[in-house]
Amino acid sequence: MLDIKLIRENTEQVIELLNRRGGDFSYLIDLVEKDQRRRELIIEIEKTKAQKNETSKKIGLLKREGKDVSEILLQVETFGESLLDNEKELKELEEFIYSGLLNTPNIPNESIPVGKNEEDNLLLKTVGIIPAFDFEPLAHWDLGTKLDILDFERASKITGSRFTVYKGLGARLERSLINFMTDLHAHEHGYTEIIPPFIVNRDSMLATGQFPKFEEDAFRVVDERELFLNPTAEVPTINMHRNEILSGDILPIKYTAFTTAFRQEAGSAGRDTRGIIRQHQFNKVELIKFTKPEESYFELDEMLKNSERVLQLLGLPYRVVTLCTGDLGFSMRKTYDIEVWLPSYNTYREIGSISNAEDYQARRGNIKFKRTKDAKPEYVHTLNGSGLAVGRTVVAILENFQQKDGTIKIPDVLIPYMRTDIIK
RNA sequence: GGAGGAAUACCCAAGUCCGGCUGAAGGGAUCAGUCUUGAAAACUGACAGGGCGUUUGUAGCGUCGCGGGGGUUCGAAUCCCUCUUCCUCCGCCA
Repeated sequence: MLDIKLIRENTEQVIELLNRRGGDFSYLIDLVEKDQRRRELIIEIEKTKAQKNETSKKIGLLKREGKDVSEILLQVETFGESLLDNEKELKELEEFIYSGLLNTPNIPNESIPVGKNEEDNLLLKTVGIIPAFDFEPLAHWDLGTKLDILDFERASKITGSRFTVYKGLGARLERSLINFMTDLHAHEHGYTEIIPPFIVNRDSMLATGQFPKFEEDAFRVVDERELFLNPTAEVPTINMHRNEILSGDILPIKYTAFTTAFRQEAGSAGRDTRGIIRQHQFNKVELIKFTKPEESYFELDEMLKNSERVLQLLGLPYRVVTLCTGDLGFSMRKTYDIEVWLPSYNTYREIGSISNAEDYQARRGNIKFKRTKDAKPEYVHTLNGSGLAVGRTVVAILENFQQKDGTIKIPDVLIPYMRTDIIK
């Protein structure tokens, strides 16, 4: 959520920066005007309340002395009416402003490229060598089926489309990657392991920015409570500290969380229908940080390195791009995407995304810190990154490390987890 | 699933039946000071925070604040409704 004070004081500039995402954010002018009226009302209401409080106190004192209060009681009734009307108007204004703010995305960082879509993303670097096959490489869905490690047909019998059964060494590869990634971040990169709940409530979805705008992307649990399947570990893990004031000396907090993520993929009906690139359910190892404002961009770059390390150790070719304003996620000010080379697509595909939300989620979730015991609380900055998407890593390994005979060579770092150096 | 109990400031805890100088007793912890070569102990003092509004102001003032939300009342920690969480016992279950 953006700070209404910031919008109030820099209306033009905020609108201009937001417009870089595409769309028209001039409605913020109306929001600022409503905010003006809101503050006028607060002054009036609080004046009346102060009067009322004082009179009530007086009644208490007089009653204690056994004096007659009927006259003063009549007098106090007149406060009521104007208060009721004003409070009703104030509530409506506040709801309007709050809803407006909840539906307004984060301001893009001024340094990131202005652009319409992924074509305008800025290439930062390309790492590794694209494999040259002396045979016709197969797509992972063919490899998976031939090796009997991915079963799409049975998954659709069990549930429906966009689900997969992992079987045998396929299942083990998935599980090996989860452990390998988590071990790497926990032991070598200094993150604390987390396994959060995979079901979250509405407030959590609201704090990280999935709701209210992207409710259709979530799986809802049919229940009298309003609960949703976790769409990304960012949601439960950032929300661990919702409504908390953290002590400054424990920052930055670094978590690596394993979750299974569930997404409707509502807007992607016809896309990536084959294979496991785009599933309703997939596993992810995520990196989450809570930092002081002045440290967040340093920590963002560190996080990118931590994510890249996974691909480097696995020996997968990838590239890193800075997302342009048009491709930037709703809650984020700056995002790097890591894209891995996929032979079947003959291109790089997103395998991870590392973002700084600055204080946007912290403000929605009321997550603060104090520099010292007596200091005024300030909002933390929240960061999250993939460390990485496990399913897509499986795809990358199958496709990049396939051999002429249809077997898959296992990267050295995974052999201890896999207990084999080949899938055949 | 059934039957009970609880939620008060950093922690513990009184107040809630019978609404009014309770914007919240008391204790612990913490911080500052006295004493001491230094420390401990003892003693003295400070200790509700956070949001919002006003304001040049981390000053002052106002407002809200006793798990969350709503209501009754001139006035609510205290009465009513509702939700959440935790605890005890029974049942079921990995």
